[in-house]
Amino acid sequence: MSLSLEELALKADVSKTTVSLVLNGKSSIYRISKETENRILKIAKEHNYKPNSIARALRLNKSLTIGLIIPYLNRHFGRVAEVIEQNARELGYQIIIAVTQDCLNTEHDLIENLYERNVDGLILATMMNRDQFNDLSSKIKIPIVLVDRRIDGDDIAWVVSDDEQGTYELVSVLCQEGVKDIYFVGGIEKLSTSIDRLNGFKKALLDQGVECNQSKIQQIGYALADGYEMTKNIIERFSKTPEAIFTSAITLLEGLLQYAKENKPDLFSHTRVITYDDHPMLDYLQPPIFSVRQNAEEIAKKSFEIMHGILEKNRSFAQELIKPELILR
Amino acid sequence: MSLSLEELALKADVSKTTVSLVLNGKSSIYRISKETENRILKIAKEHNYKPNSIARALRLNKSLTIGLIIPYLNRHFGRVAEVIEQNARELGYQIIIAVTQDCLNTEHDLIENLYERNVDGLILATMMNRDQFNDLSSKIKIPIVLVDRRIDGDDIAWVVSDDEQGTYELVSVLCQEGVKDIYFVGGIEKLSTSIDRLNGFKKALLDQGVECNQSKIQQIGYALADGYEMTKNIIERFSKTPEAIFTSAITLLEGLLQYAKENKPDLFSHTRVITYDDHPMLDYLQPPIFSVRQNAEEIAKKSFEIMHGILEKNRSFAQELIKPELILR
DNA sequence: TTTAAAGGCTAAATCCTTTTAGCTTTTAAT
DNA sequence: ATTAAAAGCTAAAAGGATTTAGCCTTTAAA
Repeated sequence: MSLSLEELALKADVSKTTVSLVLNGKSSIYRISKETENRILKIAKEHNYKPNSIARALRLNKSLTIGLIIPYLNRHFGRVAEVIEQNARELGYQIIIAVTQDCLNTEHDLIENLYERNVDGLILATMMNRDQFNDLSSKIKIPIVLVDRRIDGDDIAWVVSDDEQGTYELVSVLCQEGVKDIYFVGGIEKLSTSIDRLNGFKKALLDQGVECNQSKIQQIGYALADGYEMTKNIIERFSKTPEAIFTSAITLLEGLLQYAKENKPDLFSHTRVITYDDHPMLDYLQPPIFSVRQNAEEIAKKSFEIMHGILEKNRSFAQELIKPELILR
Repeated sequence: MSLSLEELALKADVSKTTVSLVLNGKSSIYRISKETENRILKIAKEHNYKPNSIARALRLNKSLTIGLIIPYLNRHFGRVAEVIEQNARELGYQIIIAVTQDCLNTEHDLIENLYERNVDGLILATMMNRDQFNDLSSKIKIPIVLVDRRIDGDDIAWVVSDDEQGTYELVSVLCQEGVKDIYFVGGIEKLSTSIDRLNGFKKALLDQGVECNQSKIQQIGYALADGYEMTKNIIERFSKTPEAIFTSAITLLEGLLQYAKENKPDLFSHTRVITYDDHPMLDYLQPPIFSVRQNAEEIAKKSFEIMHGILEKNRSFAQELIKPELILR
């Protein structure tokens, strides 16, 4: 690495205390003379001195490092991670990333692991429920900001897309076109994303005076294979071809597309498909698929902002609902 | 955090040296009695002792942290990052991630930044040329493994997809179907990915006895807008509709699709399109687009493997060409 | 001429581990 | 009964920064 404080001190012919004080902007508090200060600053600059971050972290008990734990680095979370990293970097923080593959045990291990590795805070797309989260919070003494998936609670910081509203608007559009027979292809049931999207779905039907039949709602999981399975169930279990299907994630749409390609090539001539999550390639599918685009950039920005607020401006927790965008093609 | 060595020592009624020796498996070397050893191990376990990683890093000058610098966290690099992280975690390493947005200055800043933050090694999808890399290497005294983009040199570690071979095979397929008039839509010219893909393209034409006209080759950049621009150039500049277009990245294909949608809806009835990079949605486009799938998992695995070999098994550099997969639809 | 205050700086402790060099006690050999 | 070797453990240094408490010198006031 570069020079140490001690070596600088030697060159400037002062103690390392003095060097440290000067470089930390405490010259006046400790009455270091202008002359000494300038000499030290000059030498530090000449040698491009950078304090050893590990030593600093040990002494200050602050690593300037944030752990980011997400299920995958897919399109959505990749973008979230990218923007968090950029925002963090501007304020001197680094991001340590870890993926859970939507496995709760892995999530626990990772949290513990990053905590032991002295991250200053955790940004977390969690699978935990309220109780599990409370358990965790009592053990872990660093701030946690939930991203993308929230947990109810007045003292929990989170930033999520307004899943309910987004789904509500999207489904309403279809209802207003007169479509009544809409199926819900959902993800992991207990996650807030699933709950909120389902609520939006139900609310849209209710407000449009469409009956909501429980048998039209399926929730297996967020994987492509789950989407395939649920589509299969819908197509094969019901005699009538559905008027419309709502998939609540892009991977589920991919599963639907795969099923359709293999077993039901004419699906789109009978059935409208709409989806949560947007994807540029949707522009080129026939017929067009309406979607809800999550504002990953805003989600990322806010979640780091909250973390930073807690760490450095001793603000407390905050909660943000980010408005998604309807894309009608 | 948890207990410190000193607190453990107190509880076990020995010195912290002894505790450290025992926990680092050096009991026999230092002749710590079985009895003492067991007592210490038991107490450590009871209190779930984990050494403070920062103190350890300071003392050992080894942070068990790898910096990963990539242009974006898009589908490809997201997957690479995900797999690197998983492999790293299994061996006790953490990944600090940073994105350059394909900006060379940002790349330099990030390298310097991570280096100062004491990462043990860097995995790098670089924009540097040989000279810039040599400059860097002389300053930076940690191992570097290039990923996805290589730089020629016998002493440089890299893992890249076999871009030349992949492109060669893909383009050959088209030639063998009798297609002769193929346009090349390329990326940032000086990157190895561009050079290798272009070479594969030229070689395929040559081997199939097809003339390769320089005017059919365009290289602007890897962004969607670049793909749009190049497609536009091809369609508008030449009177004859091209028989085929090869886009050398998925983003460029997206640019092409966007141009086609807006200005040339019948493009696909005259023109075959093939692309480097695969994408699941390609399965559902009409007509099918042949592609080359990079093996992101293997690229990731090998690149961490090489890094780990250098760091812990004092192997030297290594170079790996990962075979991509042709996807004919 | 003392005394107090201000000016200018630093020694040493601290954060927590790892590791070197070595101390004390016991056992075995002569 | 010595002496050497083995057994069992530890004090202290090192790694590089920050911070507390305080030392010495000069200036100003009484």
